[in-house]
Amino acid sequence: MEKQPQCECEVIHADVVQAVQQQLLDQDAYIALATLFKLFGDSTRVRILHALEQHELCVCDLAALLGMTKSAISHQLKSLRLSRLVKYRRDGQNVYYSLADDHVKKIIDMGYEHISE
Amino acid sequence: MEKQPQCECEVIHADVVQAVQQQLLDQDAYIALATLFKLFGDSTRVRILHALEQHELCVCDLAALLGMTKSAISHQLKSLRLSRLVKYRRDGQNVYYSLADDHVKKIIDMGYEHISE
DNA sequence: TTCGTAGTTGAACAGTCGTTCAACTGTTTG
DNA sequence: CAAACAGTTGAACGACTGTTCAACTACGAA
Repeated sequence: MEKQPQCECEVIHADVVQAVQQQLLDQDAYIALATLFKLFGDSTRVRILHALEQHELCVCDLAALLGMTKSAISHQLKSLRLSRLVKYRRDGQNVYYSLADDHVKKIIDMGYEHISE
Repeated sequence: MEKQPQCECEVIHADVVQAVQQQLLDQDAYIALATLFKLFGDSTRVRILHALEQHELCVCDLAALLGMTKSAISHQLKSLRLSRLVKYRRDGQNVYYSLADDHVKKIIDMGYEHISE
Protein backbone atom coordinates (compact mmCIF):
# COMPACT_ATOMS: atom_id res chain seq x y z
CA MET A 1 0.00 0.00 0.00
CA GLU A 2 1.71 3.15 -1.21
CA LYS A 3 1.25 6.61 0.15
CA GLN A 4 -0.11 9.34 -2.11
CA PRO A 5 2.86 11.13 -3.65
CA GLN A 6 1.74 14.59 -2.56
CA CYS A 7 0.44 13.75 0.90
CA GLU A 8 2.96 13.00 3.59
CA CYS A 9 0.45 11.98 6.27
CA GLU A 10 -1.96 9.19 7.09
CA VAL A 11 -5.71 9.42 7.43
CA ILE A 12 -6.79 9.82 11.03
CA HIS A 13 -10.54 9.34 10.76
CA ALA A 14 -10.89 6.83 7.93
CA ASP A 15 -14.67 6.51 8.20
CA VAL A 16 -15.33 10.25 8.04
CA VAL A 17 -12.86 10.75 5.21
CA GLN A 18 -14.45 7.99 3.17
CA ALA A 19 -17.95 9.38 3.73
CA VAL A 20 -16.90 12.87 2.69
CA GLN A 21 -14.95 11.50 -0.26
CA GLN A 22 -18.15 10.15 -1.77
CA GLN A 23 -19.88 13.51 -1.52
CA LEU A 24 -17.16 15.41 -3.35
CA LEU A 25 -17.49 16.41 -7.00
CA ASP A 26 -15.05 15.81 -9.87
CA GLN A 27 -11.89 17.85 -9.92
CA ASP A 28 -13.25 19.55 -13.05
CA ALA A 29 -16.34 20.79 -11.25
CA TYR A 30 -14.21 22.57 -8.64
CA ILE A 31 -12.07 24.10 -11.34
CA ALA A 32 -15.20 25.39 -13.07
CA LEU A 33 -16.53 26.77 -9.79
CA ALA A 34 -13.23 28.47 -8.99
CA THR A 35 -13.04 29.91 -12.52
CA LEU A 36 -16.50 31.41 -12.05
CA PHE A 37 -15.80 32.91 -8.63
CA LYS A 38 -12.44 34.23 -9.79
CA LEU A 39 -14.40 36.62 -12.02
CA PHE A 40 -16.07 38.10 -8.93
CA GLY A 41 -12.70 38.25 -7.20
CA ASP A 42 -11.58 41.55 -8.68
CA SER A 43 -13.03 44.87 -7.55
CA THR A 44 -13.10 46.31 -11.07
CA ARG A 45 -15.16 43.40 -12.37
CA VAL A 46 -17.51 43.47 -9.38
CA ARG A 47 -18.05 47.19 -9.95
CA ILE A 48 -18.80 46.53 -13.62
CA LEU A 49 -21.27 43.78 -12.75
CA HIS A 50 -22.93 45.86 -10.06
CA ALA A 51 -23.24 48.82 -12.44
CA LEU A 52 -24.77 46.60 -15.13
CA GLU A 53 -27.16 45.31 -12.51
CA GLN A 54 -28.61 48.84 -12.41
CA HIS A 55 -28.73 49.50 -16.14
CA GLU A 56 -27.40 48.46 -19.54
CA LEU A 57 -24.26 50.48 -20.31
CA CYS A 58 -21.86 51.10 -23.18
CA VAL A 59 -18.09 50.75 -22.76
CA CYS A 60 -17.48 54.48 -22.79
CA ASP A 61 -19.99 55.21 -20.04
CA LEU A 62 -18.65 52.34 -17.97
CA ALA A 63 -15.15 53.74 -18.33
CA ALA A 64 -16.29 57.20 -17.27
CA LEU A 65 -18.37 55.76 -14.42
CA LEU A 66 -15.44 53.83 -12.97
CA GLY A 67 -12.74 56.36 -13.87
CA MET A 68 -10.77 53.89 -15.97
CA THR A 69 -9.65 53.59 -19.58
CA LYS A 70 -11.87 52.01 -22.22
CA SER A 71 -9.12 49.47 -22.83
CA ALA A 72 -9.05 48.26 -19.23
CA ILE A 73 -12.85 48.01 -19.17
CA SER A 74 -12.94 46.23 -22.51
CA HIS A 75 -10.42 43.63 -21.37
CA GLN A 76 -12.52 42.85 -18.31
CA LEU A 77 -15.74 42.77 -20.32
CA LYS A 78 -14.13 40.19 -22.56
CA SER A 79 -13.50 37.89 -19.59
CA LEU A 80 -17.06 38.37 -18.40
CA ARG A 81 -18.40 37.77 -21.90
CA LEU A 82 -16.41 34.56 -22.40
CA SER A 83 -17.85 33.17 -19.17
CA ARG A 84 -21.35 34.23 -20.21
CA LEU A 85 -21.85 36.53 -17.25
CA VAL A 86 -22.68 39.46 -19.52
CA LYS A 87 -24.19 39.80 -22.98
CA TYR A 88 -23.85 42.66 -25.45
CA ARG A 89 -25.52 44.26 -28.42
CA ARG A 90 -24.12 46.73 -30.90
CA ASP A 91 -26.07 49.85 -31.85
CA GLY A 92 -24.17 52.03 -34.26
CA GLN A 93 -20.82 52.97 -32.79
CA ASN A 94 -21.77 51.84 -29.31
CA VAL A 95 -21.71 48.38 -27.77
CA TYR A 96 -24.13 47.97 -24.90
CA TYR A 97 -23.44 45.43 -22.17
CA SER A 98 -25.91 43.93 -19.71
CA LEU A 99 -26.06 40.99 -17.30
CA ALA A 100 -26.61 37.61 -18.95
CA ASP A 101 -28.91 36.28 -16.21
CA ASP A 102 -29.95 36.89 -12.62
CA HIS A 103 -27.44 34.50 -11.06
CA VAL A 104 -24.96 37.34 -11.06
CA LYS A 105 -27.21 39.52 -8.94
CA LYS A 106 -27.91 36.65 -6.55
CA ILE A 107 -24.23 35.86 -6.09
CA ILE A 108 -23.30 39.49 -5.45
CA ASP A 109 -26.20 39.92 -3.03
CA MET A 110 -25.15 36.80 -1.15
CA GLY A 111 -21.61 38.11 -0.88
CA TYR A 112 -22.79 41.52 0.24
CA GLU A 113 -24.90 39.87 2.91
CA HIS A 114 -21.83 38.06 4.21
CA ILE A 115 -19.58 41.12 4.47
CA SER A 116 -22.37 43.21 6.06
CA GLU A 117 -22.48 41.35 9.35
CA MET B 1 -12.97 71.63 -16.84
CA GLU B 2 -10.36 68.90 -16.67
CA LYS B 3 -10.78 65.34 -17.78
CA GLN B 4 -10.36 62.51 -15.31
CA PRO B 5 -6.70 61.46 -15.36
CA GLN B 6 -7.47 57.78 -15.92
CA CYS B 7 -10.38 58.12 -18.33
CA GLU B 8 -9.71 59.32 -21.84
CA CYS B 9 -13.35 59.54 -22.96
CA GLU B 10 -16.47 61.55 -22.33
CA VAL B 11 -19.78 60.37 -20.97
CA ILE B 12 -22.24 59.48 -23.70
CA HIS B 13 -25.45 58.99 -21.73
CA ALA B 14 -25.08 61.48 -18.89
CA ASP B 15 -28.50 60.80 -17.39
CA VAL B 16 -28.03 57.04 -17.18
CA VAL B 17 -24.50 57.35 -15.84
CA GLN B 18 -25.63 59.72 -13.13
CA ALA B 19 -28.51 57.47 -12.12
CA VAL B 20 -26.26 54.40 -11.91
CA GLN B 21 -23.59 56.42 -10.10
CA GLN B 22 -25.98 56.99 -7.21
CA GLN B 23 -26.71 53.28 -6.85
CA LEU B 24 -23.06 52.26 -6.62
CA LEU B 25 -21.40 51.43 -3.31
CA ASP B 26 -18.17 52.82 -1.85
CA GLN B 27 -14.94 51.66 -3.39
CA ASP B 28 -14.22 49.86 -0.09
CA ALA B 29 -17.36 47.77 -0.37
CA TYR B 30 -16.30 46.44 -3.76
CA ILE B 31 -12.84 45.67 -2.46
CA ALA B 32 -14.38 43.74 0.42
CA LEU B 33 -16.66 41.87 -1.97
CA ALA B 34 -13.79 41.01 -4.31
CA THR B 35 -11.66 39.89 -1.36
CA LEU B 36 -14.43 37.55 -0.29
CA PHE B 37 -15.03 36.06 -3.74
CA LYS B 38 -11.29 35.74 -4.33
CA LEU B 39 -11.31 33.07 -1.62
CA PHE B 40 -13.78 31.02 -3.66
CA GLY B 41 -11.66 31.60 -6.76
CA ASP B 42 -9.20 28.80 -6.16
CA SER B 43 -10.11 25.16 -6.68
CA THR B 44 -8.18 23.99 -3.62
CA ARG B 45 -10.08 26.35 -1.35
CA VAL B 46 -13.43 25.48 -2.94
CA ARG B 47 -12.66 21.81 -2.41
CA ILE B 48 -11.80 22.50 1.23
CA LEU B 49 -15.00 24.46 1.75
CA HIS B 50 -17.12 21.84 0.02
CA ALA B 51 -15.54 19.08 2.09
CA LEU B 52 -16.16 21.01 5.31
CA GLU B 53 -19.73 21.48 4.16
CA GLN B 54 -20.10 17.69 4.55
CA HIS B 55 -18.31 17.27 7.87
CA GLU B 56 -15.90 18.85 10.33
CA LEU B 57 -12.35 17.75 9.46
CA CYS B 58 -8.84 17.96 10.85
CA VAL B 59 -5.92 19.22 8.78
CA CYS B 60 -4.42 15.78 8.31
CA ASP B 61 -7.63 14.25 7.00
CA LEU B 62 -8.18 17.22 4.70
CA ALA B 63 -4.68 16.78 3.32
CA ALA B 64 -5.27 13.08 2.71
CA LEU B 65 -8.69 13.75 1.21
CA LEU B 66 -7.35 16.26 -1.30
CA GLY B 67 -3.99 14.57 -1.90
CA MET B 68 -2.01 17.60 -0.78
CA THR B 69 0.51 18.42 1.91
CA LYS B 70 -0.56 19.55 5.37
CA SER B 71 1.41 22.73 4.77
CA ALA B 72 -0.49 23.69 1.64
CA ILE B 73 -3.81 22.97 3.35
CA SER B 74 -2.82 24.88 6.45
CA HIS B 75 -1.87 27.95 4.42
CA GLN B 76 -5.26 27.96 2.72
CA LEU B 77 -7.09 27.35 5.99
CA LYS B 78 -5.35 30.39 7.39
CA SER B 79 -6.77 32.58 4.61
CA LEU B 80 -10.23 31.13 5.16
CA ARG B 81 -9.90 31.60 8.91
CA LEU B 82 -8.82 35.24 8.62
CA SER B 83 -11.90 35.99 6.51
CA ARG B 84 -14.11 34.15 8.99
CA LEU B 85 -15.31 31.60 6.45
CA VAL B 86 -14.21 28.72 8.66
CA LYS B 87 -13.84 28.24 12.41
CA TYR B 88 -11.67 25.76 14.28
CA ARG B 89 -11.30 23.98 17.58
CA ARG B 90 -8.32 22.15 18.99
CA ASP B 91 -8.75 18.72 20.54
CA GLY B 92 -5.44 17.30 21.71
CA GLN B 93 -3.05 17.11 18.81
CA ASN B 94 -5.75 17.71 16.21
CA VAL B 95 -7.30 20.94 15.02
CA TYR B 96 -10.79 20.53 13.60
CA TYR B 97 -12.11 22.95 11.02
CA SER B 98 -15.73 23.61 10.05
CA LEU B 99 -17.73 26.23 8.18
CA ALA B 100 -18.32 29.46 10.08
CA ASP B 101 -21.85 29.97 8.79
CA ASP B 102 -24.22 28.88 6.04
CA HIS B 103 -23.41 31.73 3.66
CA VAL B 104 -20.57 29.62 2.35
CA LYS B 105 -22.90 26.81 1.37
CA LYS B 106 -25.31 29.24 -0.25
CA ILE B 107 -22.60 30.91 -2.31
CA ILE B 108 -21.18 27.59 -3.52
CA ASP B 109 -24.65 26.29 -4.36
CA MET B 110 -25.43 29.46 -6.31
CA GLY B 111 -22.21 29.08 -8.27
CA TYR B 112 -22.86 25.42 -8.93
CA GLU B 113 -26.30 26.30 -10.21
CA HIS B 114 -24.76 28.74 -12.67
CA ILE B 115 -22.19 26.34 -14.13
CA SER B 116 -24.75 23.53 -14.38
CA GLU B 117 -26.81 25.06 -17.14
C1' DT C 1 -13.52 58.93 -49.56
C1' DT C 2 -11.62 60.93 -45.22
C1' DC C 3 -12.05 62.03 -40.40
C1' DG C 4 -13.43 61.27 -35.70
C1' DT C 5 -15.09 58.37 -32.18
C1' DA C 6 -16.32 53.64 -29.95
C1' DG C 7 -14.44 49.59 -29.07
C1' DT C 8 -11.08 45.62 -29.39
C1' DT C 9 -6.74 43.35 -29.19
C1' DG C 10 -1.88 41.60 -28.13
C1' DA C 11 2.47 42.37 -25.92
C1' DA C 12 4.72 43.79 -21.94
C1' DC C 13 5.27 45.06 -17.30
C1' DA C 14 4.55 44.95 -12.37
C1' DG C 15 2.13 43.02 -8.73
C1' DT C 16 -0.25 39.08 -6.73
C1' DC C 17 -0.92 34.23 -5.51
C1' DG C 18 -0.37 29.07 -4.47
C1' DT C 19 2.79 25.56 -3.48
C1' DT C 20 7.10 23.86 -1.71
C1' DC C 21 10.59 23.49 1.63
C1' DA C 22 12.57 23.78 6.04
C1' DA C 23 12.18 25.13 10.56
C1' DC C 24 9.29 25.84 14.05
C1' DT C 25 5.36 25.31 18.07
C1' DG C 26 2.17 22.49 20.71
C1' DT C 27 0.47 18.23 22.53
C1' DT C 28 0.63 13.31 23.88
C1' DT C 29 3.13 9.22 25.18
C1' DG C 30 6.76 6.64 27.31
C1' DC D 1 13.18 14.39 30.12
C1' DA D 2 12.96 12.78 24.86
C1' DA D 3 10.51 11.11 20.87
C1' DA D 4 6.70 11.25 17.69
C1' DC D 5 3.13 13.41 15.39
C1' DA D 6 -0.33 17.42 14.23
C1' DG D 7 -0.20 21.72 12.75
C1' DT D 8 1.78 26.44 11.71
C1' DT D 9 4.81 29.73 9.67
C1' DG D 10 7.99 32.56 6.58
C1' DA D 11 10.86 32.76 2.59
C1' DA D 12 11.37 31.66 -2.07
C1' DC D 13 10.03 30.22 -6.53
C1' DG D 14 7.21 29.95 -10.63
C1' DA D 15 2.79 30.91 -12.48
C1' DC D 16 -0.91 33.86 -13.11
C1' DT D 17 -3.38 38.36 -13.57
C1' DG D 18 -4.77 43.43 -14.24
C1' DT D 19 -3.42 47.59 -16.33
C1' DT D 20 -1.01 50.24 -19.77
C1' DC D 21 0.33 51.30 -24.32
C1' DA D 22 0.06 51.30 -29.15
C1' DA D 23 -2.04 49.62 -33.06
C1' DC D 24 -5.94 48.08 -34.86
C1' DT D 25 -11.22 47.45 -36.57
C1' DA D 26 -16.06 49.19 -37.04
C1' DC D 27 -19.36 52.50 -37.68
C1' DG D 28 -21.33 57.25 -38.64
C1' DA D 29 -20.90 61.95 -40.44
C1' DA D 30 -19.31 65.15 -43.78
